[in-house]
Amino acid sequence: MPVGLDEQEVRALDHLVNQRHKIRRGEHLHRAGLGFHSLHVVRSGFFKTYVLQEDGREQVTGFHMPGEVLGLDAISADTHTCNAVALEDSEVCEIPFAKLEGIGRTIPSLMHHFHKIMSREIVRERGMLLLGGMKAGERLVAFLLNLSHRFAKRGYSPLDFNLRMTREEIGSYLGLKLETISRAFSRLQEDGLINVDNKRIRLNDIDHLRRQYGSSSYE
Amino acid sequence: MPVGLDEQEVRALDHLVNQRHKIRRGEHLHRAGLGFHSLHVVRSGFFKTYVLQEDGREQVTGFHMPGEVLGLDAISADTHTCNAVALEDSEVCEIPFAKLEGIGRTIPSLMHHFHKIMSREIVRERGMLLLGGMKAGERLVAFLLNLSHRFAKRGYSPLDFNLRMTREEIGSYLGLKLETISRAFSRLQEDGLINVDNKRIRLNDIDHLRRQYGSSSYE
DNA sequence: ATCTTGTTTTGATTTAAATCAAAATAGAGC
DNA sequence: GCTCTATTTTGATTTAAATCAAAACAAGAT
Repeated sequence: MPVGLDEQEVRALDHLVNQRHKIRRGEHLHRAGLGFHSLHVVRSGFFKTYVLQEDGREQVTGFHMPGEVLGLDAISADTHTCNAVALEDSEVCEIPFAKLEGIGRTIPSLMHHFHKIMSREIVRERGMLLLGGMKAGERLVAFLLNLSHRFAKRGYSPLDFNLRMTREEIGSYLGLKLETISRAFSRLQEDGLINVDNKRIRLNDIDHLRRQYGSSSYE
Repeated sequence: MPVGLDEQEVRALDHLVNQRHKIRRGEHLHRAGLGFHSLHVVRSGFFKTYVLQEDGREQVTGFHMPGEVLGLDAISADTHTCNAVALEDSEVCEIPFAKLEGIGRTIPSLMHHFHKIMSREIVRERGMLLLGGMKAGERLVAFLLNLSHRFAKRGYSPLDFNLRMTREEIGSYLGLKLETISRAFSRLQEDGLINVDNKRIRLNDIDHLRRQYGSSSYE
């Protein structure tokens, strides 16, 4: 679902700016309401974005892995609209936005590429809407297939991976309760489609998963 | 939820391009899978965007009123990712995207403004995620408050308006069935919070609605 | 005006997920 | 290693929404 860059794109942006920051597990990259100056590309690690609702509930809005861009939502009002926290020790690359716009003016292809990244983020967010009609198990499968696809794009195994987030965070993201997520995992394992060992997930029959639950909302 | 432009912004874009098209009720502005060349700004009327899922179900992804931009999702892959159909006789203003990028290079503020519009669209889409934890009545109120806010921004009454879409389309957008929407309307009317006469809606106590159901996800 | 079709409302019932509750397990810190 | 805490699993029950069904209503066509 999140926006990604291929190796070449990442390298191009490294030329734009290569100031890196280490963010330790549990630390925030930015918080909702604070001023916006820079986008960040995840270079290593794993992030979660979320908003706090009036009632104090935490609503997870996304998970972000290496190559993906954080902060695109903040351009709108020069203010971050969500919190971003590292789910494991991570590194990000900072891209001052004003600088990006400046350099983009002289490198049309860079600017165009940036527009594609923003547009991809719109498509990604829209993908969540498509979960609207699905039931719990289907949503979870769509989520796992999406993670799988993104891991594959980054050279990790698409069939065997570790979840960095809790059941509760998955539930928040998918609009379900943690118990429902846990039951859906158990059900998928009973059916032999996946193996679950706490946070370690193995997809036993990804084609079956794709066919049964639709190939919707990749990218 | 959708992206909007104020009068001044609309005028600026009119200078960029003022080629207009009439789209009659029921006609499509674009279809998923077809090539992308231009953004469109709604000048009058009302649009619905939707995608068709594998099983043939129609998933509504947005409603769009004058001042709002259509096509931002298509930049990503030079292909439209959704269908856009007029829910009433409408007019749009066409903005060839290559032209926008070209002119944007010489007018940094225009480019920056465009980035804000794209970012606003990301925030809008994200707003839908926040509905995840809400129940039917709350979702419907959030939807009505959002419409109200957008009507107000365009000089129409925020308290008294006509819905252009069916209960089924609202349901699709909010992830609920049409009967549930109908019942939620009836319930809100029983509680005296709104008046419903088929498609005509009057908000009797907008402050109460805002307080009770959260001011979330405007814009 | 009447017929037809599509939309909306309301009721009865079923179903999926939330909630309540408690045990099992994993992980972090000491 | 052990303890303490957070997370996960599973079960029993309740609840909100989906589904099934039918009537009421509105809008468009003839």
